[in-house]
Amino acid sequence: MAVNKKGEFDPKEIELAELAKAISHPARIAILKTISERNACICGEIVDVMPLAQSTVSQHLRELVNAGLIKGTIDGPKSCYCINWETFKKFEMIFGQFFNKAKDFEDKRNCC
Amino acid sequence: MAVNKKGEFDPKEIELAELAKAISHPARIAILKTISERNACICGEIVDVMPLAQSTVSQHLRELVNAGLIKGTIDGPKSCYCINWETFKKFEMIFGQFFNKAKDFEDKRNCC
DNA sequence: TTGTTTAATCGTATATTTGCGATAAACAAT
DNA sequence: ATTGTTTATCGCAAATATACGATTAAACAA
Repeated sequence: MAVNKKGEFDPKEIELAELAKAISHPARIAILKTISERNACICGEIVDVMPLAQSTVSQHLRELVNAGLIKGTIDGPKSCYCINWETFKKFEMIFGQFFNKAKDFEDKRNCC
Repeated sequence: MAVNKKGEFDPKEIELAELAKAISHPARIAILKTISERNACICGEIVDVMPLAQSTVSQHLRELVNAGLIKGTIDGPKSCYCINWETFKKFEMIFGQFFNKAKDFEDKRNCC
């Protein structure tokens, strides 16, 4: 694209879009699933389960941290990650604000 | 990237990732919001509200159609779009399957 | 110290997305 | 028939994302 127009939109829309983007890759969903099933796990465990190189997994983990979907703590030479449920709640809330409210009008004048 | 590894993951994870990707851009969220507020609207109305060129809006609309989040019908020279609530329900369901169940373990052994 | 393990980061190649103008296609109105 | 309106698609440029190997840094053990 010539220029990035993302900044032209409403902050709430941008926030929702960024959360959605964080879970818009199957690798990141698999990572979130792995962490949530074990309720916490170190980076190495995730790498073992994933069909990706260590550096790639690390990159995906950083994106999830940046989006606020997971938290990480350094534990010796290892890194431990767990789900940040606060952000998941926020995601569901914003998602609902945008779409569930309008769902009430579901059976009104629809053209298609 | 050298190769695309997305196919290596679970079909459910891929499906969820694709739905998330469809709403991972503020323009597409703004489009969805506009359509859901009016409960249906023609392409031109969306273009007027959006800070993007007509061709770009059309492209975003196509992506939303491909993801199944909206439906479109041709009405003379105009095109009418409305929300496909079925897909939104499916989205919430799959999302819940992945993450809400695990939320029960929220207060168990967390390392961070 | 030296070596080992673990994970983040850097550099790079390639794929995908985003955005626009130009064009085409379908129809309405004159 | 010609003109105008509306929207989809094509072709291109630029920005981002994805993936990997190599390197680095940090913690710890021998």
